Amino acid sequence: MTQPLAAARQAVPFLDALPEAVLRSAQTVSLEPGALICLEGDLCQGLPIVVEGEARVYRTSDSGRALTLYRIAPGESCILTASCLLSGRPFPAFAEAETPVEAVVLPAAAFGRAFAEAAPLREHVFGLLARRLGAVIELVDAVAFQRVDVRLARHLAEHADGEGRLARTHEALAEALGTSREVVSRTLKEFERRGLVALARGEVRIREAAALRTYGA
Amino acid sequence: MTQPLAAARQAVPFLDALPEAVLRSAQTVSLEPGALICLEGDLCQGLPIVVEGEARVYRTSDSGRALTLYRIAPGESCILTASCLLSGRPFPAFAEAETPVEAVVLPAAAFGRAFAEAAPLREHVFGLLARRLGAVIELVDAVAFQRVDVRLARHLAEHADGEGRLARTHEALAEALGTSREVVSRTLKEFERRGLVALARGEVRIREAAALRTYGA
DNA sequence: GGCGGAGTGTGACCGAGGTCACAGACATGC
DNA sequence: GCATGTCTGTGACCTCGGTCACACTCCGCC
Repeated sequence: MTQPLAAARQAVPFLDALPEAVLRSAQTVSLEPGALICLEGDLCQGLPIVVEGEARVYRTSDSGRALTLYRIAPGESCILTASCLLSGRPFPAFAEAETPVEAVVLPAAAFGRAFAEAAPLREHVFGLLARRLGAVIELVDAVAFQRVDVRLARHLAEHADGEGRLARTHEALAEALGTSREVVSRTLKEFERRGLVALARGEVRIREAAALRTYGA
Repeated sequence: MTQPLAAARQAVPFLDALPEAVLRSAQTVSLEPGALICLEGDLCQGLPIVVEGEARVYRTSDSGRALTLYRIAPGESCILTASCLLSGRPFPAFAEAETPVEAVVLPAAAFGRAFAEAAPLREHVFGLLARRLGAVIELVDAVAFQRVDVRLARHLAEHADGEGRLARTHEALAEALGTSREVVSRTLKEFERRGLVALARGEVRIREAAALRTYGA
């Protein structure tokens, strides 16, 4: 337990500022891609802080569609969980690992104590909460006012790696945007016809990043 | 200045816990309905805390539609402003008074100091931030997955006063939901045909609150 | 090699809801 | 009264995007 914790302290600086007793109660966990971290309606048992890998938080509709609210990067925690812990509400979404994830979990009681005592933890939580609110507001705007082709174009431009590649299936892109697979396939094909992207099985390659970023504007 | 401040302290208990110097720098302001509190892109100058009246925070599309993100009730502050102050970002929406509003404004510098020193202020800000995030997540879900008739029905049920009245024009309802006036008029008329509401100029009266709340479910 | 599952491409269809264009109804002030 | 502005009702129309139904392709595996 102390071995992975040491690694975690590298990735998550504010852990060092926590009281020793809190740190001792922390657990580390490893998750496979697709593993669920929190379920809608859960009463959270502890605060997970991602050390490595990436997770996403999403909502689902009863017709089976899904929509990603935001992603959790290394060094970030599941801020919705923190807010649930402090307010006693059930978790209002789903959180799942997208890649293999290593995380540190502070048990609820320890988190409560640490939150009262350690200013760096409060700053982390507060800052993250503020950023998430901003991100979700942008998402509301996109869902309410923007067409899916525009949203898809931006999504591609934002999530491509250094070489302009994006290893996602159309299905996965549809879940990120809250639409259906067919709509994504249609739209991507149209992008390809216009020379903006190149398509391969399980992969999108960006040809005109700038055009995608400003698509529809 | 001290007179209205005294009243404010009644309505906003955590003010009492602030350092004396911070309180002295606070201003009180009165706003007419429709007055804009913050504009999109603003660099906020201070944190407004609503003492009386109600304000709404909304986004607009370039085609002129609007969508309410949430409302600010007495005792609450414009949490987006707090987050902008602490992060230095521009305000990402519009905030305007819906009724006449009395507010206390903590200048940015005083807010920064008070936030570091006064635990009750931190708790207020943190709790409000967490609730707003939850509310906006519900909004994303509604906009992405629910039909406007369902959203309108719930909106009516939630916002009616004790006698089941709601003094709003169809235009105002459209702005709350992010749709157009015609769609609201059509849908309300359909509700009236089904006996769920009674319509009058500038007013909706609820006849079947329960049916509206569970509409479409 | 053949099978099966995952991923993709596409046409057909349709419903929700956004937009336009009016026509009335109501309210207010002159 | 009349005039003017605000609010509401409604039909016509069209577009976006969700759904259904398939066919086809790629890949790994037995």
